[in-house]
Amino acid sequence: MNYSKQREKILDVLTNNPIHPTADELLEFLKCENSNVGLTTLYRNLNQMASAGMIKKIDGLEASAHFDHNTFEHYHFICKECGKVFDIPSSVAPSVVKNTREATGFDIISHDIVFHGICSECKKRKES
Amino acid sequence: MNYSKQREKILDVLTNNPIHPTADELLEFLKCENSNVGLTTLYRNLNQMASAGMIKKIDGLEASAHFDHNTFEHYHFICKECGKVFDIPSSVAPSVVKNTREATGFDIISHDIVFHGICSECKKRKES
DNA sequence: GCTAAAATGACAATAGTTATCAATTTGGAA
DNA sequence: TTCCAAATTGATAACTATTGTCATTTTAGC
Repeated sequence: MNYSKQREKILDVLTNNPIHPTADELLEFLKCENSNVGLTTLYRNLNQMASAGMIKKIDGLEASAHFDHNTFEHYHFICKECGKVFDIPSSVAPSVVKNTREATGFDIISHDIVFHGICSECKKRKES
Repeated sequence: MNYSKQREKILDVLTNNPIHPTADELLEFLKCENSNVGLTTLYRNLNQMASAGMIKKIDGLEASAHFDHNTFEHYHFICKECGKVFDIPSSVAPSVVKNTREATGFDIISHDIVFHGICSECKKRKES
């Protein structure tokens, strides 16, 4: 990855902003500092830096929302290979809400956990 | 909420499909059963049923991705009032990956936890 | 300085979803 | 049963977030 003025500026603004901005918000911040960056460039750099592990992209699910008739508390696992969504029992994270409430003092209304990885089927298929 | 043929069909298809379909996939399933439902109607009903608690919408984050320069493992809290995103230390869910791996046998590459609720600031503001 | 690889950014395109609105359906009251 | 208001439908247009295209510019090693 070569150096670029724009990328440096983007990382700079991101580092000095505690509010986890969206791409749109970042664009605004950059404008305010008179360092305009093209929209395409911004997205390209964010994705590059995210896959290089320099920053983190917070976006639980990829593209579109999934719907589930099971309203009982549980979590989800998305297979990177086949894209299938699996249910995960809520017992895997027993006191997560209580712990978070105690750590922050926030009112927690709901929470979601999304795991990404490789499911058993796909693991088998890759081994053979 | 009044009765409607379409809503009944949508819930029916959703209930008999273990794969957590997207809206698009649902539309296909409905077509296969010769019960065509307009795209708008589908989305309207999914959102209605989700906010009535009849089904669950799996979509960690609302609209757009947020970016975070902090790549240390941690989770996020989104305030329903002000929309701000807060960091939550990963210690609130200590053994979630281990537990999930043991419960499923899946390879887990990454996971995200997103909490929704009301932050301290907004709680105060609402009380006064 | 020269050159190949990398990066930029204006523009067009895509995907998922929501808004608009006239026509239809539903459910309760007369 | 008939009437009416409220709820629902669905075709279409619109919107938002994001990615693809591609000619131009910048970077970095020789």
